[in-house]
Amino acid sequence: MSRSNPRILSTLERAGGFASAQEVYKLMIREGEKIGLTTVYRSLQSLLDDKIVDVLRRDDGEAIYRLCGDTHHHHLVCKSCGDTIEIEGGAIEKWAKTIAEENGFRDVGHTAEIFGLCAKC
Amino acid sequence: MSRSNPRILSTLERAGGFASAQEVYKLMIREGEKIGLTTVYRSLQSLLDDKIVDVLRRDDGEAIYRLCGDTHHHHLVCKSCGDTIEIEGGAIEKWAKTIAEENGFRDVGHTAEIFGLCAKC
DNA sequence: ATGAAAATGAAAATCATTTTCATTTGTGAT
DNA sequence: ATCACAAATGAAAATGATTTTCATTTTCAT
Repeated sequence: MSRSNPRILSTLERAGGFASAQEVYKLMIREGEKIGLTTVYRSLQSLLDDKIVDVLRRDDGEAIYRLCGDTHHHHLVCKSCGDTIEIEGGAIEKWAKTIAEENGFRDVGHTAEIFGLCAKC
Repeated sequence: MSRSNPRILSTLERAGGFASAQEVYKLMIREGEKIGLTTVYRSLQSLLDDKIVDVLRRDDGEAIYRLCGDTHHHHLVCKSCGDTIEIEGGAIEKWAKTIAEENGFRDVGHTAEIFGLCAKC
Protein backbone atom coordinates (compact mmCIF):
# COMPACT_ATOMS: atom_id res chain seq x y z
CA MET A 1 0.00 0.00 0.00
CA SER A 2 2.83 2.34 0.86
CA ARG A 3 4.00 3.79 -2.40
CA SER A 4 6.56 5.84 -0.56
CA ASN A 5 10.17 5.65 -1.45
CA PRO A 6 12.82 6.08 1.27
CA ARG A 7 15.12 7.96 -1.11
CA ILE A 8 12.55 10.73 -1.48
CA LEU A 9 12.03 11.15 2.23
CA SER A 10 15.77 11.23 2.75
CA THR A 11 16.15 13.88 0.05
CA LEU A 12 13.47 16.00 1.64
CA GLU A 13 15.38 15.80 4.90
CA ARG A 14 18.60 16.76 3.18
CA ALA A 15 16.81 19.76 1.64
CA GLY A 16 16.23 21.12 5.10
CA GLY A 17 12.92 19.37 5.55
CA PHE A 18 11.20 21.81 3.24
CA ALA A 19 10.87 21.63 -0.55
CA SER A 20 8.52 21.34 -3.50
CA ALA A 21 8.15 18.20 -5.59
CA GLN A 22 10.05 19.85 -8.43
CA GLU A 23 12.88 20.77 -6.11
CA VAL A 24 13.15 17.32 -4.60
CA TYR A 25 13.26 15.91 -8.12
CA LYS A 26 15.94 18.32 -9.33
CA LEU A 27 18.01 17.73 -6.24
CA MET A 28 17.94 13.98 -6.76
CA ILE A 29 18.85 14.28 -10.42
CA ARG A 30 21.66 16.69 -9.65
CA GLU A 31 23.00 14.16 -7.16
CA GLY A 32 22.97 11.47 -9.82
CA GLU A 33 20.02 9.50 -8.50
CA LYS A 34 17.89 7.68 -11.01
CA ILE A 35 14.30 8.77 -10.42
CA GLY A 36 11.26 9.98 -12.32
CA LEU A 37 9.24 13.07 -11.56
CA THR A 38 6.08 10.98 -11.40
CA THR A 39 7.52 8.85 -8.64
CA VAL A 40 8.49 11.91 -6.66
CA TYR A 41 4.93 13.21 -6.83
CA ARG A 42 3.50 9.84 -5.92
CA SER A 43 5.83 9.33 -3.02
CA LEU A 44 5.19 12.75 -1.59
CA GLN A 45 1.48 12.08 -1.88
CA SER A 46 1.73 8.90 0.12
CA LEU A 47 4.03 10.46 2.69
CA LEU A 48 1.23 12.99 3.02
CA ASP A 49 -1.39 10.28 3.40
CA ASP A 50 0.72 8.67 6.07
CA LYS A 51 1.02 12.04 7.78
CA ILE A 52 4.81 11.89 7.63
CA VAL A 53 4.92 15.16 5.77
CA ASP A 54 2.83 18.27 5.73
CA VAL A 55 1.88 20.39 2.76
CA LEU A 56 1.70 24.15 2.45
CA ARG A 57 1.40 26.50 -0.50
CA ARG A 58 3.86 29.08 -1.63
CA ASP A 59 2.61 32.45 -2.82
CA ASP A 60 2.71 31.28 -6.42
CA GLY A 61 0.61 28.25 -5.57
CA GLU A 62 3.35 25.65 -5.71
CA ALA A 63 2.96 22.96 -3.07
CA ILE A 64 5.79 22.60 -0.60
CA TYR A 65 6.21 19.56 1.59
CA ARG A 66 7.72 19.49 5.02
CA LEU A 67 8.58 16.87 7.53
CA CYS A 68 6.29 17.26 10.46
CA GLY A 69 6.49 16.12 14.00
CA ASP A 70 3.61 14.11 15.36
CA THR A 71 2.34 16.82 17.66
CA HIS A 72 -0.56 18.61 16.11
CA HIS A 73 0.33 22.22 15.40
CA HIS A 74 -0.54 25.09 13.14
CA HIS A 75 1.55 27.43 11.05
CA LEU A 76 2.30 31.09 10.83
CA VAL A 77 3.62 31.55 7.32
CA CYS A 78 5.24 34.54 5.65
CA LYS A 79 3.52 35.26 2.33
CA SER A 80 6.71 36.69 0.92
CA CYS A 81 9.65 34.55 2.02
CA GLY A 82 7.81 31.41 3.03
CA ASP A 83 9.36 31.44 6.49
CA THR A 84 7.24 29.27 8.74
CA ILE A 85 6.72 29.29 12.47
CA GLU A 86 4.98 26.43 14.22
CA ILE A 87 2.40 27.57 16.69
CA GLU A 88 0.56 26.01 19.56
CA GLY A 89 -3.10 25.62 18.81
CA GLY A 90 -4.68 25.18 22.23
CA ALA A 91 -7.26 27.88 21.69
CA ILE A 92 -8.18 26.55 18.27
CA GLU A 93 -8.60 23.01 19.49
CA LYS A 94 -11.09 24.17 22.07
CA TRP A 95 -12.89 26.40 19.58
CA ALA A 96 -13.23 23.64 16.98
CA LYS A 97 -14.47 21.19 19.56
CA THR A 98 -17.05 23.58 20.94
CA ILE A 99 -18.43 24.59 17.57
CA ALA A 100 -18.61 21.00 16.45
CA GLU A 101 -20.48 19.90 19.55
CA GLU A 102 -22.92 22.76 19.29
CA ASN A 103 -23.82 21.54 15.83
CA GLY A 104 -23.98 17.86 16.57
CA PHE A 105 -20.82 16.95 14.68
CA ARG A 106 -18.51 14.16 15.75
CA ASP A 107 -15.22 12.75 14.60
CA VAL A 108 -13.95 16.26 14.13
CA GLY A 109 -10.76 17.66 12.72
CA HIS A 110 -9.75 21.10 11.60
CA THR A 111 -7.26 23.14 9.65
CA ALA A 112 -5.95 26.58 10.51
CA GLU A 113 -3.17 28.66 9.06
CA ILE A 114 -2.16 32.23 9.66
CA PHE A 115 -0.25 34.08 7.00
CA GLY A 116 1.15 37.56 6.69
CA LEU A 117 4.39 39.43 6.23
CA CYS A 118 7.15 38.60 8.64
CA ALA A 119 9.31 41.18 10.35
CA LYS A 120 12.08 40.80 7.75
CA CYS A 121 9.90 41.25 4.68
CA MET B 1 -2.22 52.52 -13.45
CA SER B 2 -5.44 51.07 -12.16
CA ARG B 3 -6.28 48.28 -14.54
CA SER B 4 -9.25 47.35 -12.40
CA ASN B 5 -12.66 47.00 -13.88
CA PRO B 6 -15.72 47.80 -11.78
CA ARG B 7 -17.71 44.97 -13.37
CA ILE B 8 -15.27 42.43 -11.99
CA LEU B 9 -15.42 43.82 -8.48
CA SER B 10 -19.17 43.87 -8.63
CA THR B 11 -19.24 40.26 -9.79
CA LEU B 12 -16.98 39.22 -6.96
CA GLU B 13 -19.41 40.85 -4.57
CA ARG B 14 -22.33 39.10 -6.15
CA ALA B 15 -20.48 35.79 -5.80
CA GLY B 16 -20.60 36.18 -2.05
CA GLY B 17 -17.34 38.11 -1.85
CA PHE B 18 -15.32 34.97 -2.43
CA ALA B 19 -14.37 33.34 -5.74
CA SER B 20 -11.56 32.27 -8.06
CA ALA B 21 -10.69 34.08 -11.28
CA GLN B 22 -12.16 31.24 -13.30
CA GLU B 23 -15.38 31.40 -11.32
CA VAL B 24 -15.71 35.16 -11.70
CA TYR B 25 -15.16 34.75 -15.42
CA LYS B 26 -17.72 31.96 -15.81
CA LEU B 27 -20.24 33.88 -13.75
CA MET B 28 -19.88 36.94 -15.95
CA ILE B 29 -20.19 34.94 -19.15
CA ARG B 30 -23.21 33.09 -17.82
CA GLU B 31 -24.82 36.44 -17.08
CA GLY B 32 -24.20 37.58 -20.61
CA GLU B 33 -21.40 40.03 -19.90
CA LYS B 34 -18.78 40.53 -22.54
CA ILE B 35 -15.42 39.96 -20.90
CA GLY B 36 -12.17 38.11 -21.47
CA LEU B 37 -10.47 35.78 -19.04
CA THR B 38 -7.27 37.77 -19.32
CA THR B 39 -9.02 40.91 -18.17
CA VAL B 40 -10.49 39.11 -15.20
CA TYR B 41 -7.03 37.99 -14.14
CA ARG B 42 -5.56 41.43 -14.66
CA SER B 43 -8.33 43.16 -12.80
CA LEU B 44 -8.12 40.84 -9.84
CA GLN B 45 -4.38 41.39 -9.77
CA SER B 46 -4.76 45.13 -9.57
CA LEU B 47 -7.55 44.90 -7.03
CA LEU B 48 -5.00 42.92 -5.08
CA ASP B 49 -2.32 45.56 -5.56
CA ASP B 50 -4.74 48.18 -4.38
CA LYS B 51 -5.56 46.03 -1.37
CA ILE B 52 -9.22 45.99 -2.24
CA VAL B 53 -9.20 42.22 -2.33
CA ASP B 54 -7.31 39.52 -0.53
CA VAL B 55 -6.05 36.25 -1.94
CA LEU B 56 -6.12 32.79 -0.43
CA ARG B 57 -5.39 29.37 -1.87
CA ARG B 58 -7.76 26.45 -2.09
CA ASP B 59 -6.47 23.02 -1.24
CA ASP B 60 -5.89 22.33 -4.91
CA GLY B 61 -3.81 25.48 -5.25
CA GLU B 62 -6.36 27.60 -7.08
CA ALA B 63 -6.27 31.23 -5.98
CA ILE B 64 -9.45 32.58 -4.49
CA TYR B 65 -10.07 36.28 -4.06
CA ARG B 66 -12.24 37.88 -1.47
CA LEU B 67 -13.25 41.39 -0.64
CA CYS B 68 -11.22 42.82 2.18
CA GLY B 69 -13.11 43.98 5.18
CA ASP B 70 -15.82 41.58 4.24
CA THR B 71 -16.72 40.11 7.59
CA HIS B 72 -15.61 36.69 6.77
CA HIS B 73 -16.77 33.49 8.28
CA HIS B 74 -15.56 29.93 8.52
CA HIS B 75 -17.10 26.60 7.68
CA LEU B 76 -18.10 23.48 9.48
CA VAL B 77 -18.21 20.81 6.80
CA CYS B 78 -19.52 17.26 6.91
CA LYS B 79 -16.95 14.85 5.50
CA SER B 80 -19.64 12.49 4.37
CA CYS B 81 -22.52 14.49 2.89
CA GLY B 82 -20.72 17.77 2.31
CA ASP B 83 -23.27 19.75 4.26
CA THR B 84 -21.78 23.08 5.24
CA ILE B 85 -22.59 25.38 8.10
CA GLU B 86 -21.25 28.91 8.27
CA ILE B 87 -19.80 29.84 11.61
CA GLU B 88 -18.80 33.04 13.28
CA GLY B 89 -15.08 33.30 13.77
CA GLY B 90 -14.69 35.92 16.46
CA ALA B 91 -12.47 33.76 18.61
CA ILE B 92 -10.29 32.81 15.68
CA GLU B 93 -9.84 36.38 14.54
CA LYS B 94 -8.52 37.32 17.93
CA TRP B 95 -6.29 34.27 18.11
CA ALA B 96 -4.77 34.90 14.69
CA LYS B 97 -4.15 38.53 15.45
CA THR B 98 -2.51 37.81 18.77
CA ILE B 99 -0.22 35.11 17.43
CA ALA B 100 0.77 37.28 14.49
CA GLU B 101 1.59 40.26 16.68
CA GLU B 102 3.63 38.13 19.05
CA ASN B 103 5.76 37.09 16.11
CA GLY B 104 6.13 40.46 14.47
CA PHE B 105 3.92 39.66 11.49
CA ARG B 106 1.76 42.26 9.80
CA ASP B 107 -0.79 42.33 7.02
CA VAL B 108 -2.26 39.14 8.40
CA GLY B 109 -4.96 36.81 7.23
CA HIS B 110 -5.93 33.28 8.10
CA THR B 111 -7.84 30.21 7.08
CA ALA B 112 -9.76 27.83 9.31
CA GLU B 113 -12.10 24.99 8.58
CA ILE B 114 -13.67 22.40 10.80
CA PHE B 115 -14.75 19.09 9.35
CA GLY B 116 -16.38 16.01 10.80
CA LEU B 117 -19.50 13.89 10.59
CA CYS B 118 -22.79 15.69 10.92
CA ALA B 119 -25.68 14.45 13.02
CA LYS B 120 -27.40 12.83 10.03
CA CYS B 121 -24.39 10.87 8.83
C1' DA C 1 -10.57 65.21 -34.95
C1' DT C 2 -5.70 63.37 -33.78
C1' DG C 3 -2.34 60.97 -31.49
C1' DA C 4 -0.56 58.86 -27.40
C1' DA C 5 -1.40 55.98 -23.67
C1' DA C 6 -4.15 52.57 -21.44
C1' DA C 7 -7.26 48.68 -21.68
C1' DT C 8 -8.80 44.58 -23.88
C1' DG C 9 -8.96 39.77 -25.34
C1' DA C 10 -7.78 35.73 -28.38
C1' DA C 11 -4.38 32.72 -28.83
C1' DA C 12 -0.03 30.86 -27.49
C1' DA C 13 3.19 29.89 -23.87
C1' DT C 14 4.29 28.35 -19.07
C1' DC C 15 4.42 25.52 -15.40
C1' DA C 16 2.99 22.48 -11.72
C1' DT C 17 0.52 18.45 -11.29
C1' DT C 18 -2.08 14.27 -12.78
C1' DT C 19 -3.16 10.56 -15.79
C1' DT C 20 -2.15 6.90 -18.99
C1' DC C 21 0.01 3.03 -20.20
C1' DA C 22 3.69 0.05 -21.31
C1' DT C 23 7.62 -1.80 -18.95
C1' DT C 24 10.25 -3.40 -15.03
C1' DT C 25 10.73 -5.20 -10.49
C1' DG C 26 9.54 -7.82 -6.44
C1' DT C 27 7.32 -11.73 -4.34
C1' DG C 28 5.25 -15.90 -3.43
C1' DA C 29 3.93 -20.45 -5.03
C1' DT C 30 5.40 -24.53 -7.37
C1' DA D 1 15.03 -21.80 -10.85
C1' DT D 2 10.62 -20.79 -13.13
C1' DC D 3 6.17 -18.99 -13.64
C1' DA D 4 2.52 -15.75 -12.66
C1' DC D 5 0.77 -11.80 -10.87
C1' DA D 6 0.66 -7.57 -8.22
C1' DA D 7 2.97 -3.37 -7.25
C1' DA D 8 6.21 0.22 -8.60
C1' DT D 9 8.21 3.00 -12.07
C1' DG D 10 8.73 6.62 -15.50
C1' DA D 11 8.18 8.70 -20.22
C1' DA D 12 5.01 11.03 -22.52
C1' DA D 13 0.57 13.07 -23.01
C1' DA D 14 -3.21 15.45 -20.80
C1' DT D 15 -5.00 18.89 -17.69
C1' DG D 16 -5.85 23.20 -15.75
C1' DA D 17 -4.69 27.56 -13.79
C1' DT D 18 -2.18 31.51 -14.78
C1' DT D 19 0.82 34.59 -17.62
C1' DT D 20 2.56 36.52 -21.79
C1' DT D 21 2.29 38.27 -26.42
C1' DC D 22 0.61 41.17 -29.56
C1' DA D 23 -2.65 43.27 -32.50
C1' DT D 24 -6.78 45.88 -31.92
C1' DT D 25 -9.99 49.01 -29.58
C1' DT D 26 -11.13 52.52 -26.34
C1' DT D 27 -10.20 56.69 -23.70
C1' DC D 28 -8.80 61.16 -23.16
C1' DA D 29 -6.39 65.36 -23.35
C1' DT D 30 -5.36 68.64 -26.87
